[in-house]
Amino acid sequence: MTKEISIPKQARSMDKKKRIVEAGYALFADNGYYNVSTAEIAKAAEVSTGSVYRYFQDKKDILAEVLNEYFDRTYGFIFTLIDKIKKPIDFETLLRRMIDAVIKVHRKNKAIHSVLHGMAHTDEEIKRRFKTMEDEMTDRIASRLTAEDYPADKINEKAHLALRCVEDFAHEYIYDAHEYISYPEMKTLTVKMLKSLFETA
Amino acid sequence: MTKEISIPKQARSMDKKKRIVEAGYALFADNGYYNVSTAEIAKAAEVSTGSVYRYFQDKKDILAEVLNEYFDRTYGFIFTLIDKIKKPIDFETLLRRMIDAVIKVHRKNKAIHSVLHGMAHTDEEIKRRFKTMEDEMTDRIASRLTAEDYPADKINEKAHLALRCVEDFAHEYIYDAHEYISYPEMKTLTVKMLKSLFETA
Amino acid sequence: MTKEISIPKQARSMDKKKRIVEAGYALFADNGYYNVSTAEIAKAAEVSTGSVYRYFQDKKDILAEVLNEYFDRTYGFIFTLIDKIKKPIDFETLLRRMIDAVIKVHRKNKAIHSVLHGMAHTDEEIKRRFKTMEDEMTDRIASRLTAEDYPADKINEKAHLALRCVEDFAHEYIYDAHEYISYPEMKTLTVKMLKSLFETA
Amino acid sequence: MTKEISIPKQARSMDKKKRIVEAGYALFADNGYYNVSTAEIAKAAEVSTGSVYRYFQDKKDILAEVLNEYFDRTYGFIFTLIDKIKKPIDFETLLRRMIDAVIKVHRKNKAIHSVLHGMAHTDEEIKRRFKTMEDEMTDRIASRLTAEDYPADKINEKAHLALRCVEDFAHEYIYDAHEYISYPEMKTLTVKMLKSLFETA
DNA sequence: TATGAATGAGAATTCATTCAT
DNA sequence: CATGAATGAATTCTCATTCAT
Repeated sequence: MTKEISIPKQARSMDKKKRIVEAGYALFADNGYYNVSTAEIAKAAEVSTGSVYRYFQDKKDILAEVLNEYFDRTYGFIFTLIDKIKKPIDFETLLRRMIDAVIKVHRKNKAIHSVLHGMAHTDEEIKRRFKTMEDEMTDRIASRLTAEDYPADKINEKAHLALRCVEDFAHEYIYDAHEYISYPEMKTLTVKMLKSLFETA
Repeated sequence: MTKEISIPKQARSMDKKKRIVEAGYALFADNGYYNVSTAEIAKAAEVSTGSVYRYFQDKKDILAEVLNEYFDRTYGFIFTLIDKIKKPIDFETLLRRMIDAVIKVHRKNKAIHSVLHGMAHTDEEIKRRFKTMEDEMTDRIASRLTAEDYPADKINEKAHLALRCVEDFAHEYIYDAHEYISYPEMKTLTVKMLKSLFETA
Repeated sequence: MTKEISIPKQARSMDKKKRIVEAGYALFADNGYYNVSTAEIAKAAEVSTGSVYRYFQDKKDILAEVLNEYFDRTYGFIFTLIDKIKKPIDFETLLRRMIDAVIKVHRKNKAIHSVLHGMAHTDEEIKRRFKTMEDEMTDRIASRLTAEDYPADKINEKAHLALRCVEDFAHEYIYDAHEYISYPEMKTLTVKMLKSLFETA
Repeated sequence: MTKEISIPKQARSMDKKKRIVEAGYALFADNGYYNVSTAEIAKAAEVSTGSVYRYFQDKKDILAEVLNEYFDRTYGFIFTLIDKIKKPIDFETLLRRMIDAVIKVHRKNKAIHSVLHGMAHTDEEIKRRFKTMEDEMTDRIASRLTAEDYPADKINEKAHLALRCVEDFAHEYIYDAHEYISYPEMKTLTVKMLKSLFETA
């Protein structure tokens, strides 16, 4: 009784599955998960409703793929940056680059980010995947730093805190900018603050 | 023809409206907005489904009231703390108190916070209200500090950044604690970092 | 999360539930369970699809009620007849009356009988209910006979066998009459045969 | 424009059609007609869904072939037994052998029998085929008996009645055995009863 | 005002059948 | 002939909202 989900092998089919994910990505981004129907996704992807269920178990499964796509688009870039950390570590430059990188990827994926993070609050699977991703980033940063002779003391806490602050800054800048805040100034403050975390604490 | 929504004046009616909000609060907290029906809310509130629509325009309207309730329960406490700031300002103590306060209020309202924040991503009205609340907090902190002779330079940015870091720490501690992080250590790091923000920047 | 199924208390509502069962009875009888949609039932009952689900858990639940209705219409009559058995037992007359009674109730419920019996083959619940009903009939016949001093030896087997033969005859006569069979003759043979069962075996 | 259904002539094709029927037989037997999809049948038969529609007009058509297969497997054996009837006729032995034979073939085809009988109630074609088969059996028994000098009076009715009782006993024994019935006893009663039918009536 | 039965549009999902390759 | 991806009508079921009583 287990449903057969095709793993498309031909180019055209792959295209079709991709089109569904793409449509889901865009529609979920614009309207949220609950305000988009599978029929709408099918229509936007220019496939039949039946085809949606050939490639996906159910609607949630589309969201899962959208999440994968989001992670691919978003974190790949940041991982690359982390992996490039080399001693002597110039935290000022590193932190500014990180902030810029995070802003860049979020700018491109602004809308879906909101939706996915929102879903994470009621969907355990999505929550877990976000957490896992965060874990991996923290771990990579910590590993990279210690590999480059940065002291290992409280390294997880520091890496995690820095990551959070960087993401936070980027999120606010992209999604919730306040008019009474000067973001260049706040960026400078954030960098300074995190430098102090790494250099004196 | 806009619907007449009665603003209840009698105790019994007030009670009824309150009960609906209470029920919505609890149910949305446990299951999220989309997984709770108005019928369930009515039942939990021990009113008829019809009554729900006497006091609320629609389902979203219940959520709006739940949000109000959430803000009342949550931020009053923190505002009080902010208002008590007096010179000479001991940032170490102040920050630790703030973190503890935010943890305390969030701990009590853990579940609904997730849901409301999640909704904010697709609901403009909720997003705006969260933002306004954040603005007010930033403003109060900034005002209080300058009133107590703290230099006004970049005060909004500093206050906002600190607020974000404090909230962030509390959220993670309450909702997403990672096992490889020592939260007492991270708290100390956060405080140290923010002290540097206020005392040296 | 358990669905609320109203147990209608007012006359009008009772009427509505009844109308749905009635519609289900008729439609299932004509087309079988799988070839009737809940929408069709709703339409025939002149209620909305939503109303169907107010009174019934799901489609299967309608069938269960139809089954109840069928049992009520069908077996009540036969039970009455069984209960009237009094010594001295005139098997000839008793058997003829039983055959006539079974024919009578089946004639009225011809179509649905087929459908329900058909469903019994793939639906365990329905199968069980038919079996239980048969058990009860067998038991009543056996009890009645022994109460009237008929010897208890192999009484269950005899009662059951007789019941089966009587039902069989009625079913064939109503549903599958063959043109090369004279049913009056076959009835006589059946009665004679069963008399021999009770009187000599 | 009636669809061209190829009657397979090559071994490979024959094999393919046979495999589909085989798969249908097994799947229908296990799950009933409506709970099995053509895709499942195709998969079990290791053919493409397209191939199913080359050999069969539609899903119902597969069922028709399954019915043929069922009749072949089931009644051939019983026909052989009937054809062997020779005078002097020992009804005791004959009836016991018939019961055993019917039990034997039904035991092997237990599940599909239920499904097909169930379908007969809503599918006219299947109903007709079952009836025809019964007719043929009745006729064979009657012919054989008269050929062996058994009196022709009411012979169709007697043969038919006996057939029904034998089948009934076997069905109940195989499909619906009740715990309060001793089947050896009931078998003896059935035989005795039918002997009386043939020997005294 | 209160009630809760009724509504019906709309959602997710299935599957017999077709047809381009 | 074979394939299996594609189709989309049809199905079951839900739930925000209304309205007769």
